[in-house]
Amino acid sequence: MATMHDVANLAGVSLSTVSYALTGVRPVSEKTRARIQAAMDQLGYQRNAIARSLASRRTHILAMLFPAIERGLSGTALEFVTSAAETARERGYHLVLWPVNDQEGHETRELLQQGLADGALVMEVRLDDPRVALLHEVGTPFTLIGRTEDPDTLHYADIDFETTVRDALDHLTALGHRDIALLSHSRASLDAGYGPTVRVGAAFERYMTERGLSVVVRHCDESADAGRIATAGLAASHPRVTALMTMNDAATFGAMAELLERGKRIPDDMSVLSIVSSPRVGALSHPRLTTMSAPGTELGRLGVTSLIAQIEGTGATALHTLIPCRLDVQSTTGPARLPMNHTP
Amino acid sequence: MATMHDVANLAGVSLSTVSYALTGVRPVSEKTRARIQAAMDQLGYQRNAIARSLASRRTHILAMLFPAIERGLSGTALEFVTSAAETARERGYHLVLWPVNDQEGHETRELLQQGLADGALVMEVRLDDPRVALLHEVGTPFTLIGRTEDPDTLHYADIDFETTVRDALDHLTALGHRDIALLSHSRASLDAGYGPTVRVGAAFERYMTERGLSVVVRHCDESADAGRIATAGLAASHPRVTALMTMNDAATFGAMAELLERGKRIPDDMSVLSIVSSPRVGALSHPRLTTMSAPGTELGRLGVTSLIAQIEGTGATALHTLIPCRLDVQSTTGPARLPMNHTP
DNA sequence: TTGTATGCGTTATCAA
DNA sequence: TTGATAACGCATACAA
Repeated sequence: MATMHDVANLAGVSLSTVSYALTGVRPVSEKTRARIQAAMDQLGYQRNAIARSLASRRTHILAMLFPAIERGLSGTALEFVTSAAETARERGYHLVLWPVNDQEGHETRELLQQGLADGALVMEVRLDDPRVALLHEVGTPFTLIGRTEDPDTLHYADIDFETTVRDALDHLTALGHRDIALLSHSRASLDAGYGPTVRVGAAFERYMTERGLSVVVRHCDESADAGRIATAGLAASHPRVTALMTMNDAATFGAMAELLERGKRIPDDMSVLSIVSSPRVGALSHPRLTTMSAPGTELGRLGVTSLIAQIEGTGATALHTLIPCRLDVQSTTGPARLPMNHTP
Repeated sequence: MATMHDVANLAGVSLSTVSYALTGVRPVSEKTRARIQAAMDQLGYQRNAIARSLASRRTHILAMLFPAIERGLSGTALEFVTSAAETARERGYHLVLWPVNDQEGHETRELLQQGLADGALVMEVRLDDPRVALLHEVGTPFTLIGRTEDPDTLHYADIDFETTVRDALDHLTALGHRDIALLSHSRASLDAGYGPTVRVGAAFERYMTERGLSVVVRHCDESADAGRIATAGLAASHPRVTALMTMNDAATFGAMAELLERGKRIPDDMSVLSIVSSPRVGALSHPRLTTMSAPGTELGRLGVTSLIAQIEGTGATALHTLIPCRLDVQSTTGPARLPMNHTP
């Protein structure tokens, strides 16, 4: 590969002039700029990214920290990753994947201290995530995808779970539903302080209470079977429930299967609304699932934008961004059955 | 951050001795090695990745080339990416994502020539993929995830579609099915030379013909609706079909919905076997889908291993790897209905 | 077994 | 407007 040295020789200028023509931090006359451009074209010159990084102390590499999560990353995670990588590309950055989940953060610290990345995107954030302290200590700029318990001083992009739940309940109550149950992620995820589980649970409780409605919540693992079992339990303990708000794709499909098997019609006997999901998943079900789709693409874009803003010191971007899920009404939500229907 | 210089000073040795202690390419006495180690511990020293790359002319960075595909990457793509990133990590490499799909390869070439990556993993390979020539020209080692038409001289890891189709047909014919239809990806993907579509189609035709069975193939877009329409058409044109072999998750769910709506029982009236899928997707359906799962995790691991072997010149690894999908029998495949059942 | 010195390909400082 | 030249932090050939 041709180097800057070669370009300088061919163009008959000094090496530094070539550099300045490239970076633009110093004026270069139109004439010499043209000569340099011609030399670069002729040689097919490309700046060496590594040498550039070493000299400028900026790698233009962003690291994505994601704990290799046991339940596997969700479908929207792929959208998120793709979107983040694309945004980085457009802005002249590279996205590297760091699938580390060391409890003590040893490996994460080592990676950070090698100076490969200019900043980090933190995924699967828990309410008391220890990586925040680590990143502060190492001095690496970062943006959370998610939020800790008290994230006021941090940069983050997250789903607006409060608005999402409110919109979901608005949709259901407008259809006449008053007995609504929440089918959520596992209890383990709740105990671990997993943001979505905690925040959706809290918002559900708050909004239902505000409307004078009773709060019914079921946690279950990410599997269709777990969803079936939870639904069966719900049918026994709360027979008056007419709508299910779910946040657990696999369990949602299991729940619908169980309902159908019990002779329930969807949505006539039971409405199902799946939040933090996606129309693509919704399209797999029959009848087609009404969903509220996670803004994976937007979060990827915003997270990278926020991170680059920190790195480059352009403080124009908002520190905090919250985006609600978008409602996509399909065929699993409908008017609540009339009260006379469920008297014996 | 502490540099090697600092470590050398603190340990009272020369800079190069520290370097050799780290790389191990030159013997270092136990005594000085211990002193160096102590100094490194005290300073919390980490080698600077960029400086190392510049001096050694090896970045330990692998690039993953994936065209931002219109239909979106499949669910197993996420498994693949995660697995590749993890394998890279374990081996001391980093995986960067390059979501580029420029027809002429200009952007890809620029990226490659910047010298950021030691090698490339090529995804979404088409039969006549132009990136192969590009990579050869630039001189970047690469491994295909997929295969071109004539990949004998190339390194690749791919799904063994031939074996997959054979195993699928073995399963179905063992159940007595003889009228089997293939529901595949879109015709557009076939025309574009998309490997899975082409190879599965060819294998299906070959094996069915070998068994003296008629070849029925339907292509449809990646949507449940498209699957429904295709299934409806199939019911009209080929009413004797008793088994559907599908390779198109969304369409498969649509097909099953259509069948149920037409009063068909699964698997009593129609068996459904979804290949190049995953048990996780299969678990979403009711009844639970019999699948053949794509070896995403294995391909990610093998692809990275093969690439690193090329980069490091350890030719021990196989040039070519083909892994068939694994059959996971669930509830949508069963004995073919008896012939007497479909006489009027 | 260890030390010295050069180079990797840029950026950026200091002069002119 | 341009040219030397010193970092950047490490790997490695050459000496000792």
